[in-house]
Parts: sequence; structure tokens; C-alpha cells
Amino acid sequence: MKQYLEILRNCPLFQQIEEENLLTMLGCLGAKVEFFDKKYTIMAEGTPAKYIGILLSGSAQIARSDYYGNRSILSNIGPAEVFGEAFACAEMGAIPVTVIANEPCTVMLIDRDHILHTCRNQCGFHQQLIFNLMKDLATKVLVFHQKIEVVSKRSTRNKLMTYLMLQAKKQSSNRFTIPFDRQELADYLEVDRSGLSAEIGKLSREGILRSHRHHFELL
Amino acid sequence: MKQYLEILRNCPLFQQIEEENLLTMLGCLGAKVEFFDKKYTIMAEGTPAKYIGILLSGSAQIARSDYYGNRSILSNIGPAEVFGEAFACAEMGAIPVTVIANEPCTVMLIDRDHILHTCRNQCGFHQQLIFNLMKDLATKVLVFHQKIEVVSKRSTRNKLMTYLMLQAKKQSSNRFTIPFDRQELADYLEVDRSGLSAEIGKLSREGILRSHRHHFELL
DNA sequence: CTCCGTTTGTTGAAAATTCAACATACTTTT
DNA sequence: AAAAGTATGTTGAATTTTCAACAAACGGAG
Repeated sequence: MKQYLEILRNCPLFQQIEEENLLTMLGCLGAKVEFFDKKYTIMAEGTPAKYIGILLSGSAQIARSDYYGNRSILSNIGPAEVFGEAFACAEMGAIPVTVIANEPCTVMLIDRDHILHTCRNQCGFHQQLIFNLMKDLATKVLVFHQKIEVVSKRSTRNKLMTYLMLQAKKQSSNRFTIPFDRQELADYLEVDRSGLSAEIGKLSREGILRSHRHHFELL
Repeated sequence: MKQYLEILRNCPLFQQIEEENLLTMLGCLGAKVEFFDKKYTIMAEGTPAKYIGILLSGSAQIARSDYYGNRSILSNIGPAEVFGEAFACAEMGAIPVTVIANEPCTVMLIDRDHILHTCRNQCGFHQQLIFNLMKDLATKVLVFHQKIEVVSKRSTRNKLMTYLMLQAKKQSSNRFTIPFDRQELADYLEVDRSGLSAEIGKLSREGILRSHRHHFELL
């Protein structure tokens, strides 16, 4: 576990918890670490919401597919980010999404029961953990607000521009990269891929943006 | 405050807290109660995310409008439901939504600082409050997942059917009422109102549903 | 370096959505 | 009970999106 402390320091769940206490706590929580190769499923839709996941290395995609094969990407996560916590904390029977490794991933898994139903009133670190989880969930709600802001736009062009402007803001620059290829961006924006490509081409010709693959620049 | 205990008992924030302790706690939190007439703004977009709100009576709508006047309805809330907690807990500077009274409303407001930054490690009720807030936020994430599931569908028909099937499930019946009129439903589904009306008409002629105003029946 | 699989861009036709305008139904007010 | 205001349904034209199919560009493996 010691090798992961550096990353866990950046994890929202463990803020304000000293490193020496963190190791003890991970033991107490029964945290385990697993590895997933590229394209492997870290959590599968329909399986029990038993674990809270923390990405230690790599990146992963949170998505769902409806029964006509339309994939909808909810978000993309990187090292130190938490996933599955909402379903675990709400004690759902089954999770409604699939988490897939974009590249080889190291994942820490913590049983929800160890967080929700153990020693809640005894240990101070545990109290801090609950507090951190609460803050993390609050920011997750904001992430979904943003996604809804994007997909609530009525045209491909407006969805795309809303998304790109949010990314520019987040990366504090008019030049930035996005974590999606074209198909994935279309799946995030909930639009047709070819229509999205066409719209990017049109915006380029109008001098509104420049782009190459994952790189974008707003002009 | 005593008159509101009955409702607060159903509020997710105060589960597992005895009534006698609840009154003390509300004092300690500096909870205040305000009244809003129909159509009045309970929280305005852009104002500081200073308060967590609890609806004591009436109903309200959580919505946002983009700068071309397209309104997007995020959800509809009723008595004992909590609102604004995600923005308050994430300590945002400004809230990105507007909360409007559908009818005369009684609202309890609690300053976020009293929840987040006071006596966090002393008082047991407070610990329970944080825990409840965490659970509440987890279910809020699920609410947004559902909304995204609905609006990610590519056609008006699929959005509508997905929404109606979720409502039928939630109300455990093929006959149910929805909290929206046609314009509001269109704003929730992020589609054109007249197109929505046309689609409802078509589904009726196809024998898939029956509807009258807020009442629907899936066949 | 070449080959092969994947990603991205392009096109045109079909289908769906939006928009504006109006008719009808329903509610509330006076 | 009539009038005024609001909500809902309907229509057709304009716009946009989707879909399928293909071409071009790119990247990795050998």
C-alpha cells in the first residue's frame, strides 16, 4: 500500500488525513488493489454496487449503453479520482453504468459496508472520511450539472461549443486537449459522429476554432 | 419550529435524529423559515451558494436558462426534499440554477457554514447530519443519472417513453401523474413543445398510452 | 518501410426536430 | 355567465440530425 500514498494524497477521499493514519485506515477498510488491462471492464452495469473505486494509475471511462446500442459517455476519470461512490453510498442493488479502462489501470477498491456501517462513531479518521465523501459527492453533482448544461443545448454546434468552452475554462487556456476521440466526444455530447465531424469542419472554416485530433484551440 | 417537526421527520437530512435533539440542533444551526408566493424565486442563479434549503410545504422547480432563453428544468421537488445542498457543500461562489415556487411555499434555510465548519467533531447529531447529507447527495447523483438517461435518447419519442416508464416504475403503476404541464415536460426532456404534443398524440393513436394533462396511462 | 486496422472527414438521402402561427380546450377572474 | 388569459393540439415549411457508405489520414506492428 505504501507505494500508493503519493497518489492517495491527491484523492478527495483522504484529504486532511495524515499519511501514518492513512495506512492504518486502509487496513481497517480492507482496501484492495487490482489491475486492469486496456479495454477491460472495471465495473460492469448490472452488478452489485458493492465497492467504491479509486483510480491509482491510468484512465477510465464511465459509460452506459441503451438497448439499441447507443453508447452514452458520462465522464472520463484519471488518477486519484473516485468512481462508483454514488451507487455504493446510495446502497443501490446494481450499478447503472460500466467503467472501462482506457489504458492499463491500477484500481483501489473499498467495500462500501466498511465505510457506511463500521465504527462510524468511534474513529476520528472515519468521520473525516465521511465528510470527504460528502464533499466528493457534492462535486460529482456539479459534474453532472455541467454535463446536463452541455447536452441540454439543442444543436450539435451548441453542444460542442458549450463543451469546448467549459474545457477551455477548466484548463485556463484557449488551447487544450480533450480526453475523447471523435466517436467518444459524440457519445459524450449525445450526437451523431459524422455530424459532429462536419460541424467541427464548419467551425474551422468559419475561423472559430482550430483542431487536430485531441487538440483544440478556440479563436 | 415545533410545527415543522412532522415534516422534518421525513427529510433525508434528519433521519436517525430524535425529535428532542432535532429542535436543539435547528437552533444550533441557525435554521430560519421563509415563505414564498407562487412564481417567486427562492434561490436565484448567480447568487452565492450560502444556504441549504428544505421545502416544508408547497412545491418548487429547479431550472436554468441559457442566454437564448431556452429553459431547462432539472427537477421538481416537494415537501421534505432538500435543494441547493450540492452547491453549498461544494462551497461554490454562485449557484448555477434558479429555484422557483410552483405554489405558495414554506422553506427552511440553513447556512452552509453552520453545517460544514462548526463543531464537526464534537456533537454526535452533527456527525449524523453529515452522514445524512452524504447519503442525500448520493441519491441526488442518481437523480441526475436518471435525467441523463432520459435526455441522452436521440428522439422525442424515446425521451418521452423513457421518462414515462421511469415515472410508472417510481409510482408503481401504469397510471400516474407527472409534476409538469406540456411546456415544462418539454423543458425537462429538452425538446420542442409542439413536437412533444404531436408525439403524445401519435403514441395515443398507436394505442401505446392514454393521457389527459398531467395524467398518463401506459398500455 | 509497408501493411493493416482504426480514426476522421465527406457526402447525399431520409427522417426528425424546430419554429411560427393558429385553433381549440380549459381555468380563472370579474 | 361571459371574458380574458393560459395550456394544449395541429399544421406545414425550414432547418438540422441521423444514417450508411466510402475515402483519406493516421498509427502501430512486424
